[in-house]
Amino acid sequence: MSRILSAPQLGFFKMLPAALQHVLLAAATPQRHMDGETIHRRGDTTSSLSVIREGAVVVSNVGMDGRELALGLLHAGDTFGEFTLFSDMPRQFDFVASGDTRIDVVDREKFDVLLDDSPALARHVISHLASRLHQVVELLDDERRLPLPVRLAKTLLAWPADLDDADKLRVTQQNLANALGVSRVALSGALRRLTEAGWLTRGYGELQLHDRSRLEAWIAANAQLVPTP
Amino acid sequence: MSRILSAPQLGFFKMLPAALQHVLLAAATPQRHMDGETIHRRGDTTSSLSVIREGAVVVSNVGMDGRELALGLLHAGDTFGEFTLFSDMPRQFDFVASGDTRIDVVDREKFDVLLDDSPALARHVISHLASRLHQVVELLDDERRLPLPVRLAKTLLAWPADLDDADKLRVTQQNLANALGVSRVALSGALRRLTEAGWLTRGYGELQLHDRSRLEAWIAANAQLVPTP
DNA sequence: CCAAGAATGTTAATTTCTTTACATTTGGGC
DNA sequence: GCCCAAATGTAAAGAAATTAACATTCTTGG
Repeated sequence: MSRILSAPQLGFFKMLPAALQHVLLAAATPQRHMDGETIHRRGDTTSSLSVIREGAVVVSNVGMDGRELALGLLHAGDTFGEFTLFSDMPRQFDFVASGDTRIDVVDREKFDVLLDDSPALARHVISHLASRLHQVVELLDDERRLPLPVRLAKTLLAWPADLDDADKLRVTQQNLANALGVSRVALSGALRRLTEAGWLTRGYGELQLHDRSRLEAWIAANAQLVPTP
Repeated sequence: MSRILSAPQLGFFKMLPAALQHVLLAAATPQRHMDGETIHRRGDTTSSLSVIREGAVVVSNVGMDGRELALGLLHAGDTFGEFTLFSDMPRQFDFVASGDTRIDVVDREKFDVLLDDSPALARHVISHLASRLHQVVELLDDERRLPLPVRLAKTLLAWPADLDDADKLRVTQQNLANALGVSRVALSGALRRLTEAGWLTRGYGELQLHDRSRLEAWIAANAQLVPTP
């Protein structure tokens, strides 16, 4: 999704000072993956950071019951796996190449060396982790207290937009439903309500937002008092 | 709650090497708070790490609608606020003293100095943040895919136990309901089901677990396939 | 152009949780 | 010991989501 995993404004690599970017890439090993190839599987205990150079990576979480949750799509410049570098936890998601993909991979040992040499990198890692943590805790909070249409609106505002139209979102309802952890029926209903309220127009595989800033205000107004007593 | 905020096994301060503990405390300023006094309020932008020396701190999240969520209780040796040191995000919870409480407070500037001087501290911070992040992402995942009784069982196993009996949990159903983000009625029902299944005995303000290891196995068996198809 | 797959729209039955309400049990303070 | 607040047990109505099913619309590959 994206709300969890790909937060463009928080991209680990993009936010690095150029000098550190170069240092990091110098320690990396390039890899290629064909369309549909699994790069990491949930439960893997490998530790490595990957920077996407070309192509895209689908992030998903397929339970043993076959249902897919928390889907996301990462693009060139995005990174994944950074969390495995710092703790011995297994990978939490499946990462699958979408299209032919080139990534640069930094393994744990190499990264550790860099970390020892560069306090600035350590600082960066810390603030990145802290931001992400803050974000996920907020998300968890939202999940518990906000009604679905509001959560949906928040997700839409955070969704990566089309290149030529900032308010056109290329996403299927099924993907959105996965991202929010609800059924497609529930999502469809919430989308209908937002449409009837005039916030967006539904298309085939895309959504057109009408007024981002007013929608933000609407969310803020609805994010506090749950009903209107 | 504790699933979010107080993870005893991951305590930031407790896990620090003794030498670093002393360095940290040397930089700290002691504070006293009376019972019921608010130490930090949600939305505060102050940055500081606090180590509890004596007493306890209630962590809560009171929405403007008055409902209280994600409640937790921290004890001596626990820390809070560590996340505010590393990002400019506001505090996410309310912290209120429970009983007369003494805490040692390290503000951001002092901590930054320590961080520059000690790569080991930076390492520790990074792995603490990464673990916590991993934990919260798992929690979010659980929240979406696991039925309430299973989530409840997981929460119970992670709950801090009584001092003299590792399987006696001192917690009210209301607190558990807050921790899981459900109503007390729903929680009561889930507890009844676990009781009928023989996993625990309900008491007044306490719960007695019967067999931790078998319960863990039961959770693992139920955490994958949601129904039985 | 048109067939097939993909995506959306919608309905109905069911389940789960919430809200509200009230009764009962427990334990501590006076 | 008794009273009262706190905690638990439970019931009923309603809201919201799920599952399952089916119809319709859109896109695209041949």
